[in-house]
Parts: sequence; C-alpha cells; structure tokens
Amino acid sequence: MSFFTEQPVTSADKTFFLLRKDIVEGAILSGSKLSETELSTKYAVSRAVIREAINRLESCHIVERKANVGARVVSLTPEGMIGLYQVREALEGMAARLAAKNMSDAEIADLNNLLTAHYQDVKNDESYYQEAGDVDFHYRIILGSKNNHLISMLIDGIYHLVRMYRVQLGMAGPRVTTAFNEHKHIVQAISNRDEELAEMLMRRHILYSRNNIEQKLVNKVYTRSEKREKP
Amino acid sequence: MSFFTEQPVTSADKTFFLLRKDIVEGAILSGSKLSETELSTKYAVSRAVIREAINRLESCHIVERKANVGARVVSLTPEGMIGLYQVREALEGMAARLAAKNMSDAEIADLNNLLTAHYQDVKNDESYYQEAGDVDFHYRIILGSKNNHLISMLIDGIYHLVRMYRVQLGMAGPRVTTAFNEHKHIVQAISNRDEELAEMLMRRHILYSRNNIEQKLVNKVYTRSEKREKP
DNA sequence: GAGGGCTATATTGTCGACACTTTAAACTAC
DNA sequence: GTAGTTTAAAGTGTCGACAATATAGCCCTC
Repeated sequence: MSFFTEQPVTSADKTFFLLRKDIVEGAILSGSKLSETELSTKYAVSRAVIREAINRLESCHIVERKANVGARVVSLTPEGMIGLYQVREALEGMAARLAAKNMSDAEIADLNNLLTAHYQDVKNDESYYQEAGDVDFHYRIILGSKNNHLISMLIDGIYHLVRMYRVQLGMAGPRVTTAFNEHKHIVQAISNRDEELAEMLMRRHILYSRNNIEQKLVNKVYTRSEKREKP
Repeated sequence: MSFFTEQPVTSADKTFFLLRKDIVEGAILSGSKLSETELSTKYAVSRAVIREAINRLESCHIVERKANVGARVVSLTPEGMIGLYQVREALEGMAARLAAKNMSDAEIADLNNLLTAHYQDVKNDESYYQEAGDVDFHYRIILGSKNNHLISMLIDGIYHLVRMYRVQLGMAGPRVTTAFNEHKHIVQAISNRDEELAEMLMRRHILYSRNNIEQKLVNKVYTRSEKREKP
C-alpha cells in the first residue's frame, strides 16, 4: 500500500488517510501533539492502528516523533516552505523532462484538452477549478514521467506538504492567468518532445510560484499556528 | 526518529536498521518474502516490532507490501536503477546548487581536504577507500545544501537503494580516476560559489555514472536474485 | 524562598492472543 | 481427468494488557 493508485483497505490505511486529511486541511493544527490514546478513541480504533498511521505520517515528514515522548505535527516555517519548493523545482523539472520523452501521444493530447478546459475556467474566473486544474496539470506531467520513484516522492510526499502549507497559511491558488501561459508553453515543449526546454520551463514555472508565495509567507507564518499547547 | 543524524533507541529502531542492513547488503535476497513471524523469531522481538520495521522499509521503497498477503523485498530491475539515477541527478544537482550557496567557508575547506585525501587513495589504488570517499564526497555536498527535505530523501532513501543495487548486482565502485576529476571541478565550482555550474557539473557527473553502470547492468539483472521462492 | 531530588502519573514501547483474509489442499461432482 | 467447491492451515491485521520511560508535581533541604 502507500502508493498513489492503491485503495485503502485495512483499518490502518483508512486511519492514515483520515489523519493526513485532518492535518493537511487544518482540522489538526500544525505544531500540535498527537496523543495515541486520544486519537485511538477519537477515530475508534486501537492504538496499534494509530501508531501505524503516525509512523507513516512521519515517513511523509508530516509529523515528527521523538522516542518515548510522542509525535507532533510539523511546525510550518518559511524555510520549510522554501526548501519544499526547491525540491519541487528539481523533481518536477526532471518530471517534465521525462514526460517529454515518455508520455504517449494520447496522453499529450489529453494534456492539451485539459489545458483548453482550464483556459475556459480562467476566462470565467472560477478560481476553485483553477486550483484543481493546476494540481491536475502537474499530476499529469508527474505521472507522465513514468518514473515511480519520482511519482511517489511528489504525489505521496511533497504535494501533501505543499497543500498543508497552502491551507494552513490561508493562501488560495494565486496568479492564475500568468501561470496559465506558463502551463501552455510547458505543454508545447512536451508536444515537441523538447526535453531540455520542458525541464527549463517547468523549473521556471515553479520558481515563479515560489517567489510569488515567499512574499505572502514572511508576514504570515509566525502569526498563526505556532501556539504549542501545554497539556 | 528515522533521520540521518539520530541514534537508534527503541527496539523497533534497531530492528529497522538491522533489517535494512541485511537487505541492502544482500543477506536477504531481493524479491524474497518477509514473513513477520519468521523474522520475529530470527531477530528475537515481537511481531509488532517487526511490523514497524517493515512499514518503515516500505516507506523507503525497499520492500513492497500487499494487504493481507505480506511484504517482499523489491525486485531489482534495470528500469528501477535508471529511474533511481534520474532522481539522483535531479536532487543532487539541486543539492550542489544549494551547497554552492549555503556551505560555510570552513565546510568548503573541509571538502577540499577530503578531495586531496581522496586523491592520495586514487594514486595508491586503494579501491575500498575510493568508494567510501566517493560516498563521503556526495554526502558532504548533500548535507551542505542545508535543505532537510533534500537531505532526508537522498540519505534516508535513495542512497540505500543505490547501495542495494550496487551490492546485489555485484558492481564495485567503478571509474574512479575519471570521477575524481569530476569531483574536483564540482568542488571548484562550489568554492567559487557558482551555483549554476555546480549543479550542471553534478548532474553530468551522475549522468556519466549512470551511463557507466547501465552497460554492466543489462546483462546482469536477470541472472541473479529473481528466483521467487514458493513456500 | 529557591533549588534539587523523589514520587506519582500519564504516555509511549512491547508483547502475546484473537479475528479475519488469503491460499492451497482435499474432496466432490460432472 | 478436470473443474469447481469446501475446508483447513498459515499468515496478516487488530486488539487489550503489561512494561518501560518521561514529565510534572510534591517534598525535603539549604
């Protein structure tokens, strides 16, 4: 299990997905302690199941655990966010390169369709679909790389963390219209099977995103969710 | 826990490290089944401890687990190795870029010292120290990035897999003398704080490594360790 | 009144037992 | 003899209890 395409089947799977959802979407605040006994009553499963879920969250770097002490949801810092985007730049750049090489013609056609659909949303100013469209766009390219290591690192790991930052710091999907043009050029490069250009454009695209977010970040991070409760 | 600098403290920690060592170094063959009951007697711990260790190994992509069926050590394939090197190229390229930006002057001086020590080994043809030196070199640059996500992905994840491939496919540290020159140029770029060049040279370095290994790979993989035993 | 050590409590780590699922073997029917 | 079904065994998933560790509060000492 623990892979992007698999369905949750065991109780531990479901609990892991639930817990991750609750953390990423802010129902459980960044920095808060995760008590095993408490969570086991809350989610109505045994401590063993909670422990397994927490262990997986630790592997995703969503929680930090200290032996004999317990687990806390990671604290969000500007450095953490920047570091995340540096990794994204490297990995998704490579993903775009590999996608230009490995995506089938059908997949590329689908990607183009997605882009035109996305363009409709941009014209109609439907910001919700814009964010979903952005994620969808990136996912397709990542999957198009056909590199399982890459796919797993991004989709099972990085993306949930990025989303956690986005949600908990309250920044909706920004700069949609400019990003759309960047998406368009990336798809063109992939259509032309220009690996070099696809990578370069994707890296720039993510770098711009990062620059855009950095500004909003610095003033926000230390105002929210840094209130480590004392039990 | 589960981080590069931490010491193992709990029984589950130690078992995880032991199991990983046994798998990476080939004491447990690629593709073989990991029976929880069997391992719990072998390592003299409870099944819960073994389960936790296996879960961590799954997060590292060293084993694959199917619900209600069990866990197997991953099978080694040429595609897997190539994919691993693609990720390495992306991540270590970024690491070199960040190292050029973030390493202290003292750390860079140390890196230069390591290089001259390594050079002595090359002259004396001490191939064991050559491989260790190579790993040490890469580790320092990775750590020099000061990016915890990057560091963890490479040191806790990729590097153990790469080593597993190396060991189980029986390929000792190759092409040392040419690699040394590449190392030298990378260090020069870092010393000059030339981020762009440091990344480019590191990527090339890893690409060359990959090309070098690919040749030896294709003829070997399907001869060893693909003998899924039937219980 | 302040600091250090001790005790009590709460939480995590580990264990063995039970429940459920899978798998393979045995048996039946055709 | 083959295919399908049933059944038994082996292994995983889940649970509650016990053991070990850390934290906080209390007491004692100075």
